[in-house]
Amino acid sequence: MLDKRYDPHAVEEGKYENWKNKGYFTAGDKSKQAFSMVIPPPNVTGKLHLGHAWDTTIQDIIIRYKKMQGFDALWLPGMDHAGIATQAKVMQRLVKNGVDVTKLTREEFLDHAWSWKNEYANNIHEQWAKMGLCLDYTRERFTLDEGLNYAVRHVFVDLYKKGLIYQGERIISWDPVQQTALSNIEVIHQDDEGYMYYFRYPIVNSEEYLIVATTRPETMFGDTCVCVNPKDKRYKKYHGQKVINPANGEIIPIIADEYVDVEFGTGAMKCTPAHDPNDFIIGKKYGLEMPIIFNKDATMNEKCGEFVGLDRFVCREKLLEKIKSEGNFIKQEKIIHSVGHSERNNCVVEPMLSKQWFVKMKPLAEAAIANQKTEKKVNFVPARFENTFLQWMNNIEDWCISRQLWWGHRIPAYYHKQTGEVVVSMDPPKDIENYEQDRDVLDTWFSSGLWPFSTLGWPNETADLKRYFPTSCLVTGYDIIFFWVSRMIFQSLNANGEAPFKDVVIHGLVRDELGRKMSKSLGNGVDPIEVIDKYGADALRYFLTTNSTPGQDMRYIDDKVNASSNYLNKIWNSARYVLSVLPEGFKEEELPKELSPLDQWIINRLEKTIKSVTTNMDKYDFNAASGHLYNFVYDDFCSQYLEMSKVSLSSNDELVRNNTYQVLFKCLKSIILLIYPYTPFIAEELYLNLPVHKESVMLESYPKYEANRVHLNVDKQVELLFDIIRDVRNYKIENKLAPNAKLDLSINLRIKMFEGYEAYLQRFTFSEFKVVDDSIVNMRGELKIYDNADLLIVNEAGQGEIIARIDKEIAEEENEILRCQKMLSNPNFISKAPKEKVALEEEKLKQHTENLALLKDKRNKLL
RNA sequence: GGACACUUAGUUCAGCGGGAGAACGCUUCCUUCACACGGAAGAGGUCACAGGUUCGAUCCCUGUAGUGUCCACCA
Repeated sequence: MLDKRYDPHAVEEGKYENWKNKGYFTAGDKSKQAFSMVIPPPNVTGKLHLGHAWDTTIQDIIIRYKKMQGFDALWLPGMDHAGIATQAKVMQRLVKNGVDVTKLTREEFLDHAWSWKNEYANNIHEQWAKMGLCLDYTRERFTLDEGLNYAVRHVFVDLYKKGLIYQGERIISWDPVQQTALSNIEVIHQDDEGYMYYFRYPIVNSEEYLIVATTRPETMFGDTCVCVNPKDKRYKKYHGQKVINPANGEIIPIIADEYVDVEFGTGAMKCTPAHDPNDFIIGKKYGLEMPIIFNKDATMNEKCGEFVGLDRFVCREKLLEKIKSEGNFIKQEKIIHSVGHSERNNCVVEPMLSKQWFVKMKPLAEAAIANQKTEKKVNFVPARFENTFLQWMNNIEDWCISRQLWWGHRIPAYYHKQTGEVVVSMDPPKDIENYEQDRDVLDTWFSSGLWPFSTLGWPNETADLKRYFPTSCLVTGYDIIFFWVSRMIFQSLNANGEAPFKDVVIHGLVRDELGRKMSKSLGNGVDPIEVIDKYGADALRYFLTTNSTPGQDMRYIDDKVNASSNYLNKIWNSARYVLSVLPEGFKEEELPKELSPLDQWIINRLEKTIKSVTTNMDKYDFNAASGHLYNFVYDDFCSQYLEMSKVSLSSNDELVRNNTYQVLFKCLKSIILLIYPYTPFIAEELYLNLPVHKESVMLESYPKYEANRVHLNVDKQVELLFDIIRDVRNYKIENKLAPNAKLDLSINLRIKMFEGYEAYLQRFTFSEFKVVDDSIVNMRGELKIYDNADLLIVNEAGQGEIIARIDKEIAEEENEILRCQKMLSNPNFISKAPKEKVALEEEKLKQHTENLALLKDKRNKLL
């Protein structure tokens, strides 16, 4: 016997370990059709947050649903080494523990990093278990493990041989804290307050000067020219002349180039080729020198005279003082401008000329774009995210993939110590003693981009790769479409000639109750484990997956998790009721053909529910799917059928009772199976309490819609019953009568009601019914008119009161009639609207007209 | 500058070419034998604004305003 109250902790206890030990999570049944999905590997940098909980619950629902539908469904787990983020955290911890990190060797550091990884992997495993995720741990991978490293080297060499990876000196974004290059998308541009400084650049051998504006005066040490637009009349006379750089006194040329915007600033632009991407282009065009003026930590280097060794921002202030003292300072204006910050540590990144490895993106992007025009395209859900992807692909720049870190896949390039020759190969050259391997590692996203196939054993043609690749589906947030989704797509197209997955399901972000992004600085983050401790994993899972529209952000609202928990309690208690009434030795049977209308009605509702739930599950619309089930549970099953069954079960007819048992069981079992992918723990608990069950709900099949189980022509009879009961209850409330007050009721049926319906009416109205013929309007009392019946509540109320109520109903009917007439009297409506719609309106008009006549008749008789 | 969302009940959000929905909150009544973490009944909305398409627009199109996000640029 179930407890009176659903207790999530008692329910969830031990179930996960049991499932895992029984091997239910392990894929590999070759007799079934394959379905596969890889988890977006979480970073081994910390705890999982609500966003992870959301993302993984969606996937868990999909996998459990597919397993139940008879697929060999693989959900492959794993984690990401997260290069910069992890290295930064490990370093922080080492510093905190008093380790002198400057003396650390690469190998020593990596030892620390691996032990960090193992700690955090444990945390993540525990969280996955609490969430109840159906992950196949026998196939778990890590982005830095040996097999994946093999895949990474293979891809690197392949792209290099195809000319799609090259080494080049270009302007990259430099993170001076981590002291590594970053790719464009690892730089977050945010609006910061700053100043625009205006300086005088004196013209050589002249009293005149140019006014040049800059936001970064410290870069003036790297200026190699000043540019003006050749069409700019103000500066025509200076073409070919030279100016003095007020920072260091160097003489630099004035160059006329179309690139300069006449309207912007003063129309004269300082050009620093080594520290600005646009200036770099000009520098190349005119063969200018490209002096680098920063050290790796963004302090000033030896090119900066007396400022050498100063931090860039300190240098800025000191340099200003100097220029001011020399009279070359004009003014400064406060401005808001966009400044690049490192995604990982928020420091201001410095554009810097540097030799790095790049992926040539054009050909790869073109292939990805072309693939979207074929049948083998990636199906984005919702579809609009395909635009996001294509737009990025269409405007893509080359991808800087080298990182000056230790924690990552080391670049398989070897430099000959004498000749400097570069060898790129899977394995080190045979005479390795003559070579030195590139010290850099690859961008984390390089290995993540291979995840859907590297995890299955690629490039070896393993059984798993053949069976599970391409994967069926990928679930992730819109925030990493660029970082990850697009890279997986072009990497896979290059490596495999096909996309890595068929569907990409994109969700939004979890925000706080006020709609703000959850962040450490605001301290508004919610720990999923705390929510689980309060409400249980099932309630959290249900909340997360049923309170948002696909692709849209959601808010975490504690009350809604509570509401989810209440819903589960409702299911729990309805199960408790069903289990308590089922007789000893109950056996599940095929539903008999001869069911009562009530039974037929609820089966109709159930079938309809199964159909709409399945349709929406297949569209990954879990909010809609669960909504249909919710309505069935509350409105159809609990409020109506379950209450009605109390009458059925008191019947003397054994057949009626037995059928009711079967129908109750059928409904309950279906509810358990339909809710199961969302809330596996409570579903398992209830399932195992059924008198007939398998070893686990995980071995069950998903309910299937069957049109031939739908019964025609019963819904009207049953719904009439419900309408009458509701109106009688209403009447009592309006008249301040006790809910169980006995009324004198007369009913005139225009359809044949099913046998025994009176018992149900009596039970829920606490009143006897007198069945009469159509003379009902002659009787004293209040008349309710339905499509298929009239109900008279016989009472002693004053005539005025009754007439007032009838007038209200007359007004309502007249309104409806007007609405119908308005439509039907429109010739355009008759000729252009669909025939069914016209017929429907005509039918309604007829019905309302009849009702109106009855009401008027009744009113006249009362006068 | 470009793109994409969003604007519907007090709040959070669904929805839809043909009579406006849910949850929470609110009001009234009810401890009757699944559940008071409950039940029964109810109040509450010119569906942002303006045009257009249509027999008919909350829904489709265009524009406006506001909100949010992303991309690009910024000497």
